[in-house]
Formats: sequence, structure tokens, C-alpha cells
Amino acid sequence: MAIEFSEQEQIRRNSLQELYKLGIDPYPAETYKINISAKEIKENFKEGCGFYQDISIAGRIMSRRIMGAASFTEIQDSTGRIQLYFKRDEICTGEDKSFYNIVFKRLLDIGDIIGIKGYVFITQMGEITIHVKEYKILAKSLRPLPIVKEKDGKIYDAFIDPEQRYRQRYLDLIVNPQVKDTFVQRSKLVNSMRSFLSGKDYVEVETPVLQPLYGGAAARPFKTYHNTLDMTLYLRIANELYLKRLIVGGYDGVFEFAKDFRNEGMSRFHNPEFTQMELYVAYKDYEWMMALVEEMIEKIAIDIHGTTKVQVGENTIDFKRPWKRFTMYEVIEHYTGLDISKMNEKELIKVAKDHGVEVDESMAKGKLIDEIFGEACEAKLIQPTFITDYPIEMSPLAKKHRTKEGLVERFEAVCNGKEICNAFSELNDPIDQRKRFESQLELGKRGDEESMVLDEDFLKAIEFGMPPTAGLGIGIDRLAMIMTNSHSIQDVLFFPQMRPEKKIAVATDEEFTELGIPSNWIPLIRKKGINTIEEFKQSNPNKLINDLNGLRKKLKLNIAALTPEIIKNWFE
RNA sequence: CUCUCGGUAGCUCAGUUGGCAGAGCAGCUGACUCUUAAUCAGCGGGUCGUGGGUUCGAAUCCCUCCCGGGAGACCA
Repeated sequence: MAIEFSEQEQIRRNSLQELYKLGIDPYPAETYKINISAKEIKENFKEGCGFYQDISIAGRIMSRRIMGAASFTEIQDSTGRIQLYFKRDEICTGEDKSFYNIVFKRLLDIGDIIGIKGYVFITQMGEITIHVKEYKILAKSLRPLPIVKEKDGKIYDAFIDPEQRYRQRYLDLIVNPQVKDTFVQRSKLVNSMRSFLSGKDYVEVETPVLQPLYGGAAARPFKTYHNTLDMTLYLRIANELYLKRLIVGGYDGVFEFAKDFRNEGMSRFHNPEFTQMELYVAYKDYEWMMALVEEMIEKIAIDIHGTTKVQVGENTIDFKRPWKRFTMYEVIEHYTGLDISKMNEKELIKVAKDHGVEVDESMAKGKLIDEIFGEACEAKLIQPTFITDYPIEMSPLAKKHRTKEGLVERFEAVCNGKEICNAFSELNDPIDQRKRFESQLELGKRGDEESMVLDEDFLKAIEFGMPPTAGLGIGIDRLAMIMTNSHSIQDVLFFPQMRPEKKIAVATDEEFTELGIPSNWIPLIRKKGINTIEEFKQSNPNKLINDLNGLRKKLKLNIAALTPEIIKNWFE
């Protein structure tokens, strides 16, 4: 009986049954052979060129214009849309016209996937169109698609509700072609980076996502549990410490595109799971790494856009080498006019407060400087810029600066007001590394929830000797946001994290039957919004009898009307 | 977590002072053999996010909760 479907869904399900009755399988198993794409036809077809006279193509019906014995339809394949022309007497060459009149006109809907054979021509209106000689249903669609129309570049009835777009990304991809492009560009970005690194003979590796200790970054982890080992495991927040073990093991260069997980706030720049590319190269330092980053990102921009210039919001960002470089102290002096390099903790607290930083007990010198930078400088750095030489306290895995006391050899690249990568000359002195971990423990005691934990196994590895190494982490999602001009991280993740939709508790048919309710009344009760036994018991029997008999009449159901006696039994 | 805006038909949205829930597209029926936001005629389609309150009467006013967007907080 299926009253739970909307009118349009019900009509489509009826059409499906009709198709079966006509002996048509709406979900055929065999391959449908295709020899062309919509894009190829549109790019190459010219009037009278003689090409594409025997083509086979498949796609989803996106619009229909039926004019009696002839019709126009648009289908969409992975490359785009193309118009089809159907003519009754060519689809049905014999006496029986039902494959056009019934199947095509009545049983097919927008959203159905069909395959067609025919030839390409140009209509009187000048549009490249496929003249269909035969068609075949490949998949019937049972739900109505959002309808987006467009004329002269103006979009009508756009499918824009962000909640639906993210929850039902497939719909977003079907009806909003730019979305598909964004993800194609993201894929190009990753491929470009991968081929760049592979071209230098670095080895792409995989390291554990489930880690007994989380390390390599400052963040709160997701915690999980392994039954057999009877132990707590963490989803990685970074893979740094594992990649360094591989450098100890003797690889010259290793990299990994890693899904990392951080149990922290969400925003347009943060998703609980995100992708980072980390790279470690032996016998190099951070100066060398800066040159590599410039070269790599410049190449990525060119591979995606054909130019080093990328439009992001209102800014045009130029990734052409060389990028600007500032030390941390320089950039703060540049934007605040203050030289903080010689300041003690008290003076730094004052500067921080003056620039709107909320200072608390757990903040040490390094953290304060980072906060001042974040408040006063970061958002103003639009063009790609390297910030170098960070305070030692906030970089426990970076090597001490070769000449500057209290600093480490670290850089970040900032672009469009946000960090896109983080890199250092890696700390390979095991004695120093142990001390740094210990001072992290001190920070932890001071209340810093994200201070790093001491990883004894990692220390053991570098005690065997790790070559001097340059290391890099690039946030792929944030780079993708810039390269695709996306405002939110949700726009570069197919399935951004969402709170689940609330499920309405629904009582089963059996539970209703147990009360003595005949099965043919159950859907009507649900239709009235009564989904649980609880709700049923609390409903007013007199109102219910009216409602149900009303529905019965409205839907012209062939079942006996309810009487007060029958209803009374249900409630006892 | 805070502030703020929003949730009405499959989609996009309107809904006045509290008084019979509306439009366009989509759908259905019919007409139409080169249309393109096709057109023309007719028709159907609603848990107004959820639960409560005020009221003769609530999409509308008040409260609770749910979901989402934006800005912040936290955080790379």
C-alpha cells in the first residue's frame, strides 16, 4: 500500500511496476557499450563533418521537453550534458507505438539513466544534438531529483541548501557541475604532488593510523580500544614519528598522504578527519625544504590552472617563486612595530594582551609569541610567505637554530591568511629530544592539554642515529581550498563530518498487530504521524476514528470503515 | 560552547495584524514532429523541524529541544 511515499515517489514506483509488466527490466545486468562522451561530441562536432554518425552513449536524464510525437531530452554523463532528439516513428518503426507513447513519455522520468544509439546533428536552433534511433533503460530513479534550470548563465532554483548538499553529496554532484570540478581539481592537486615527489625518487609509504601513543603534533586525539590486545589505541594526529623511524631505517626520502584525526572544534578550516602530506628527506635542512615547497606548489598551481596565479575570493594569489621570507620576529615587528626578540615572559604577556590575545596561566613564551603572530600578522599575509625561526618552546621536534639562541629551524608557509604547511630541520639529537619531551611534560602539568607525550620507542629509534633530515607537513585540504577557491573545508571534502539526522523511532508492524490492529490500517496510522505505541496510546480514540476514516475516504481505500467498537478494542 | 540567521510541497521560496497554507519549477491528464527556463489548458501534492504553552482560533506570539549556515571561542 505504501502510503509512506510522497506522491511523486509513488508515481515512480508505479511506473517501475508498469515497466516490469511490459517485460522491460529497469535494472539490466549486462554492459551497455559506450563509444563517446558528451564532451567529446560537443568539442569536435561540426556541421557536415561526417563524424559521430553511429554513436552509443549513456547518462542521466536531466530535462525533458515533450512535443507530441517528437521530444527533446538532455542527458548528463560524467563529462557534461548533451541534448537528445526522439521521434516517435523512429523509436517505434512498426505499428505499436507504445515504446514511445507509453515507455518514453509516461514511464521515464528526470533522473533515470538511459543508454542511446543514434547520430549527431545540429538543430535549427543551432544546438548539437543526438538523433536517437534506439534507447534502453539502464536504471530507473525512484526519487525526484532537485530541478535546476539555467538560461544565459543565470541559474534558476539552484540546489543550495548546505545541509542537503553535504548530507546528500551525490545530489550536489549531479545537479551542481562546479562541485564535480572542485573535486577533480583536488585530485589533480594530489596527483601533481605525488608525481613531483615520486619524480625525485622519494618513497610513498603507509604507516599506522591506530597508534598506541599519539605524537608528532599538538592536538587532542580520538581514543579507541582493541579487544584482542586489550589496550587503548589512538587514531593518529600525525605520522611524523613513524616516518622518522623510516629515515632511521635508511630511506633517503619518504612521504605519505595521511588521513589524520583531531578531536577538536569544527569550523570552516577544521574537520575532525583531514589529510596531510608529510615528507622527510635525509641530509637536508629547512632552507632546502623551503626551496622544495616553492617549487612543488608553483608546479601544482600550473598543473591545475595553467598559471601560477590563482583567484581566491577577492585576492589573486601568485605562487611564482621565490616567495617572500620573514623571520617570526621580523614579521611581528613589521605588523606591530615592536621588537619582541629580547622580551621576557612578562613583557610578552603585555604585548599579547595589547593585541587582543586572551592570556592564561598555561601559556609559556613560545605560545605567547605564536598567539601574537596569530592575532597581529597571520590574516594579513595573503601572498605566499615563509615565516621562519620559531621559538623553541613550541617546536619540540625541531632542531635548535644553528646560530640564533632560543629559536629552532622551522618555517611555515602562510597564504591567504592561513598556514598551509609546517616544516623543520628535524631534531636528530636524542639527548636534546628527550629533554624537549620532558619540558612538554612540564607544560602538560601547567595545564596545556595538547602538550606532547613522551614516546620512548621513538627515542630509542633516534638513539640508533638519525641522519640530519628536513621534514614537511602540508595540509592538503587547506591547499585544496586555496587552489579551488573554496570558502569552507566542507567544500573540498566529499562527506564532511555532520551530526546524524535524527531518526524517528518507529514501532514495527508486529507491535501494532499485537494491539489487534489489522495490517491494512497500520500505514494509515503512521500517515497520521503516530509512529510509536506510546503515541498511539496517548491519542484520542474519537479523533483517531475520524482521521482514519477520513483518510480511508480520501485515498479511496477498499476496506471497511472503522466503528467505535473496533477502535475501543485497539485501546484495550 | 557563545552570539546570530534559518528550517513551509520533490526543489527554490512567499505567507500582511493570529482568521480556510500560496507561487514558480517538478509531477499528473490532455494538446503539440526542431524545442531549450519549450509552450497552451486543466488537476493533484503539506507532520508549516520537534514537543509544550497562550488563544475561540497559531506557519505566525512565548518556552523547550533537534538540525544546519555564518561569526566567534577552542584548535592547525
